[in-house]
Amino acid sequence: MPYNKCEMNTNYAGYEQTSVTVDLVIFTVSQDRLQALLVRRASEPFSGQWSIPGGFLHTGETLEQAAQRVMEEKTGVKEAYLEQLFTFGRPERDPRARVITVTYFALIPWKRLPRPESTQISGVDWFPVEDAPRLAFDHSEILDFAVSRLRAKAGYSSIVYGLLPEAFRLSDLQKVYEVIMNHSFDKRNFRKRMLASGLLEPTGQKDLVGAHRPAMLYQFKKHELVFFD
Amino acid sequence: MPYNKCEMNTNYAGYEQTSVTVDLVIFTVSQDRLQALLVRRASEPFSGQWSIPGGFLHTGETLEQAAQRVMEEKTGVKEAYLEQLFTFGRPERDPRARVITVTYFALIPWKRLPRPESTQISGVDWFPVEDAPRLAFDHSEILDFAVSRLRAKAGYSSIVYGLLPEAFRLSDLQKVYEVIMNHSFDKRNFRKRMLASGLLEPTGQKDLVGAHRPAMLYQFKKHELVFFD
DNA sequence: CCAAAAGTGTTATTGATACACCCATGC
DNA sequence: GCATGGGTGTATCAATAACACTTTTGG
Repeated sequence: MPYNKCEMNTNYAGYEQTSVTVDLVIFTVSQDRLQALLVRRASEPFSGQWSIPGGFLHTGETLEQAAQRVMEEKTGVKEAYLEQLFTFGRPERDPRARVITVTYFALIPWKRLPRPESTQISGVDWFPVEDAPRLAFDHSEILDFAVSRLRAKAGYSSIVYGLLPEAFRLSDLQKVYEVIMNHSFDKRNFRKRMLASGLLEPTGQKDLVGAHRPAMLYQFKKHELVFFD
Repeated sequence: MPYNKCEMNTNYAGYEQTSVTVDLVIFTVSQDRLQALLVRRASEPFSGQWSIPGGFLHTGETLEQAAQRVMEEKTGVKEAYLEQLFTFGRPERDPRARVITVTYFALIPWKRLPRPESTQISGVDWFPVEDAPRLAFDHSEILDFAVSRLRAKAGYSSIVYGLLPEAFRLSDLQKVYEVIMNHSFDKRNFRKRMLASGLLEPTGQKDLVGAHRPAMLYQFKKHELVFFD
């Protein structure tokens, strides 16, 4: 892929021009696994390989807007928890040119994904993070980084809220924690801690599916949620 | 400042070309205050205003190398704790062109700064973070962001270690925590916790300055230090 | 002997962990 | 009536917080 010398040259200050991309690790929890959305590359380089979704930063667009745009293109979801993850810029990370990528991670509750199984824009699929294939560019490194950030933050912030729908059972909440932290918790202690945190309130509704006692449904008190650095 | 149209144009994919800078918030603790290094801008835009140190990313250089280069240029210190902070990219953040900046923060023990008072490369100075002047570009926002990240991390990681010299007294360590967290601690409980953490070991040396009982000097067990996301 | 900072233990409170049985529903 | 997940309390242990006096040195 040849490019115009001018394009790959220097900026007004005499330094290298670089391209900027925004790449996303989009998480959801389904089937008791932490899953990430991957896309199959249609063009060179790494044509045919899986990668995380992303794209070039457009003119006049903020980094966050670019991330939101990519998220919506690939998932159909407009609003979700979105956090800047890290910026990767090794000179050889893209064989074509100097490209630095600002990465974000997004959390989407499985239930909010429009027809997740059927829609399937071809070449887009969810993978349990432990079984992800080898990815294009340095995307495997980015995915690993996102997973460990998510694990760390689940321990000291309210971040898992991004993975749950409006109303949920305490057992759903516990399952999400267990899947992310890869560790199981005592049911009584877990419920005690969650209710004591003051971040939850009962919706008054009950979940009636299944041949067993219906579960109380809860929601988050939105104004109480704090995430940290 | 006019620039060549070609330079401000698009990359191989047809999207906007951007310049990438690396900017640093360099912290130290001195005179019982958390201080940041600022530089007075010599050229437009914002000529004459204070800003945080930074510069364009050079060809073939990693982001981390660029950050280290800027740190060394401004402080003379080569090795220090350096952590990527955040990437800022609002389209209007630089009036000249589209510039996104990858920011880092650095921690340098006051004692490791070469002749901090005298060297004073002109136009470079330390400011207590609470008394910093209004800064060029969005640098005030970046400084605030760095301060709050540092405060948060001091609470759950070993990060303050970056602000202490090889050997230090427990009272030095306590002072650094107090300055960063802006909160004072009980001496006995503080010492108990620090010694119980297992991260410190006595050097066997004593600090003999001052007309009072000499203090035991401690150092960090380097291999025990963990920082997080 | 005075000033200045170093060093040291006990008690009370709080939060975390371990642990097992009954309840409400659908079929 | 049985299978399925929902829901509950207590005792122990560990971590944290509050609190004041003696020691060592230089001048």
